[in-house]
Amino acid sequence: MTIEIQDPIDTKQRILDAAEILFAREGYHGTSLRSITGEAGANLASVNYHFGSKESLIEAVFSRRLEPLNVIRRERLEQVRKEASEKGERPAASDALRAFIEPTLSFRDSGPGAEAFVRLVGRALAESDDTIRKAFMRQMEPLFHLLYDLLAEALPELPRSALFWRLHFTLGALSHTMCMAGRMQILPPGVAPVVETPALTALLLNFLTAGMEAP
Amino acid sequence: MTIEIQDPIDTKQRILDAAEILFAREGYHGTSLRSITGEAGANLASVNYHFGSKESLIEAVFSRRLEPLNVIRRERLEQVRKEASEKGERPAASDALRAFIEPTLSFRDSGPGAEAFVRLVGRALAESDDTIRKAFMRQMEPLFHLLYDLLAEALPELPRSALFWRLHFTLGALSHTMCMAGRMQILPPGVAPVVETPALTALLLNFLTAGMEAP
DNA sequence: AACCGTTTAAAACGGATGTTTTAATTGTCC
DNA sequence: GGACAATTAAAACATCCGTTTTAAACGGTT
Repeated sequence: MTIEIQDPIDTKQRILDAAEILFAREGYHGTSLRSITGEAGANLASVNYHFGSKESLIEAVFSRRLEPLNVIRRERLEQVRKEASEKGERPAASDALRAFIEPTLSFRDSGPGAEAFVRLVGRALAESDDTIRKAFMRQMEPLFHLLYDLLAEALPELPRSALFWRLHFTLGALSHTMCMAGRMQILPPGVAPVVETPALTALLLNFLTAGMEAP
Repeated sequence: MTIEIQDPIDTKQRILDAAEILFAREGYHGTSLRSITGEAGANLASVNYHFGSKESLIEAVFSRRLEPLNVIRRERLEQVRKEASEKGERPAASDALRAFIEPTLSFRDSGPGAEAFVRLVGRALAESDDTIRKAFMRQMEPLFHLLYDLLAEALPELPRSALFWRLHFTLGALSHTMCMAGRMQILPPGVAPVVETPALTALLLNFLTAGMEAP
């Protein structure tokens, strides 16, 4: 029987924490392994030792948070479908959108670093680097597909190609909102600088539901 | 009286053309001056000679296309306001959105390189590099402000902070649409891979107008 | 033809990058 | 306590970067 003496914090995790914040702030190409290991208080070589490469590192940054988050989002989406089928009704588009978006935006209040991660993910869809964008899409595609199917059930009279594009518009609005979590740029007079996550979620859902249900 | 003999194409312009395409494809940090001058058939030092620095280069890439495009968008926006005031009515939100979005999406059919530029601009709002995002915003902010004011006239009962966020959702959807000009990733069955610009514009305007006018 | 400002060409500069290699250190089990 | 694997540390590696410098070539004017 041995007592597991763990480092103040595990090096691997410290690297993930630092990489998450720096990737979110400076972008993938704008962040060097030296700045990451410097911030993490680790040796330069430790990234390649623990993760193999810079590319594998950002994939690990993605999946560490995305895996549990996607479990939640998947559960919520399937719950919407289940409840609708129990009532023998079609699911509501607003419920489908809420099931996806509420956990997404709420996630930034879920702990230190989560806000940076939300900004990082918001930028991932527009990422110019093919490898990174595809690594992100690989983790998200099944969930996007589930959301697409659920919305198709909610809006059966909407042509599939229109639904497809409306989902893209939705993801664009969502990811842009994620990018700007907390970081406001120019505020017109009479606009409060910060909005609480629940209020922002409600605003976004109102907007997207109306767009999704447009004639 | 001298006859201006111009190079096959001006070096400065060849560099702008190559930079536009490469910045759009690989991102700012992902594109080297060597790849730009290589593609342009110019000497490495010519970028610093003609533009001063890499940063000034991308600003020139932005403003070369943004200046004429913004003239058009401004004219269209002010025309909407003028026509409404002539009729003594409020401008329609759909007209305001169309005045901004139609020239934006149509721009990608306006010549070689324009499609790359549209993708580059679509990514600019989510750019991680502060200098670049701000250089872009400096050129766009007056126009965003004009659009904001026009929408405020169109929707006087909508609280300003709600309008502010709806405009952000709108810009998110628009910039994401610009990013994906032509480049489709995953297509569900039954969805046509390509959509003509006018049809796509109509789809986006339907979506955004409904969202903007939501209760 | 000689001059001169503008542009192009080639090379070098200093520094930063991701990755690899080689040693030292640590902790665990026999 | 010694052997062994896992981890950390330090240094070197090759390469690429944006920028600058120095020369050469060009074009029009006098």
